[in-house]
Amino acid sequence: MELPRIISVAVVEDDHLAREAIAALIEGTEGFILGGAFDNAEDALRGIVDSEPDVVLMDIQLVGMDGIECVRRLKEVLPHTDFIMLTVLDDEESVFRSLSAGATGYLQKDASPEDVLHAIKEVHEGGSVISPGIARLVVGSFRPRSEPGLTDRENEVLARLCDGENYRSIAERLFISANTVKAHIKSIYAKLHVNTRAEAVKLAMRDRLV
Amino acid sequence: MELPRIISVAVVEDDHLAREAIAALIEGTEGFILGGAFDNAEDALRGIVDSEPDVVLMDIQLVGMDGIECVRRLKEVLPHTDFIMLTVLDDEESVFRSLSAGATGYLQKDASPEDVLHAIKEVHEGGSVISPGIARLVVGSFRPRSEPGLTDRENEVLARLCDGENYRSIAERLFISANTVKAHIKSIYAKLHVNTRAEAVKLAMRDRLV
DNA sequence: GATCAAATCACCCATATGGGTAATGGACGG
DNA sequence: CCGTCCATTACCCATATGGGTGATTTGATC
Repeated sequence: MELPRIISVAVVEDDHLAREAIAALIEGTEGFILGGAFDNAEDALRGIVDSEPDVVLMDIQLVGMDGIECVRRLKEVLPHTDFIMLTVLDDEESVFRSLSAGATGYLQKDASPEDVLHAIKEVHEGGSVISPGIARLVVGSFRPRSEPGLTDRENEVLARLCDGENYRSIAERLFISANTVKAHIKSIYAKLHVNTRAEAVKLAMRDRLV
Repeated sequence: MELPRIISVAVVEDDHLAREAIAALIEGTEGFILGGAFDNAEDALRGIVDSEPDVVLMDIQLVGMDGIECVRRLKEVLPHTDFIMLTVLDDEESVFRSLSAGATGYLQKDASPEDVLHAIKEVHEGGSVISPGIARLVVGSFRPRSEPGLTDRENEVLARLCDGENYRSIAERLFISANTVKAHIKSIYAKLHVNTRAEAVKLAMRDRLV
């Protein structure tokens, strides 16, 4: 079924010991080959574009350009290369910026060598691996925020609002008068503490009310 | 450090064999106790509210109410209970609806018994476990969509638009005339293929343009 | 039976918005 | 040097929007 292909892995890590440890792990494991090891983002940008590894293990905290920006730039040039962040950082900011930049994996530094090798394999096979603690942040971002207590009817109207429909259009769709739609919208604005459509839509999207 | 606590696990699964297999796995493993096994969502709603297990393994495809809706309702009553979807479904719809409903884990049915036990532990310790293929969908949702080619100035205006500011307010903030703001907005609408603020904000939020 | 929230509808009014058209100057590349 | 894109500004006009106020009906709750 699966051809056992050799996976080329590059490492970007400013800590000498950590970098050497990972490099040794890659080189010492069958099925993996080291496709470069860098201690800063600038060198990595040049080297990785040339060597085109299958997977890149990237630290975030680097001197100069950080690992997230490095991923963002490399991903533009090498869209088929997979990036796994390997970092001590576990704040929302770092996690979401990394994923936005194009990382497909996110491992905390306490991951075992086996975890790292397993993550590389999974990512290379089209999957994604995220440390449990980090994954909790990610799935948490899908939960609706506070319920603003909109009624069913108001939610219907809000949904139509997000589609850019005007009073008349919403009225026709819900078989009520435009004045009623207006009344619902006024009520929605009061509950969401906004006073324009744009703000209402922004909140609805951010808090996944629709 | 860690007190080895017994984890109570409930199972909701309509397939008899699968349910019994999981129940046997839970009962036969030290550190776990079976907190209920149900073959439909309606019985599960009643039983799980009473037994208050630590973790619930939930199938999605059930006769009657589906597992996602079941999670949504249970999570409201039992916010501290963790839910892991255990399903063959791997479409975006199922995944995102599940996470929105309050699932903290999502395993595909081909997960090994060890995977399941490991996921239960991780989730119970405050983490989250998602099968690699599913996780790829999730992280993919954080990537910016296509760049609509907005100019820098247009992006500035779009950002202000998302904050619900009007022509005058944006004009003052950017030190330009309201007419110019209007011109930028017209250009933004053309590029995004929309013709109202609401739609523009919706797109900007959905595609993370801001 | 009284109370209350939700849904429905109406009217007035000032302002905001979207669409159309046109023009100017600067920057940049061919 | 010319074409093009961008940022800038202006004006007209029909319609949409937001805010204020008030009213009726219905179903649920007490």
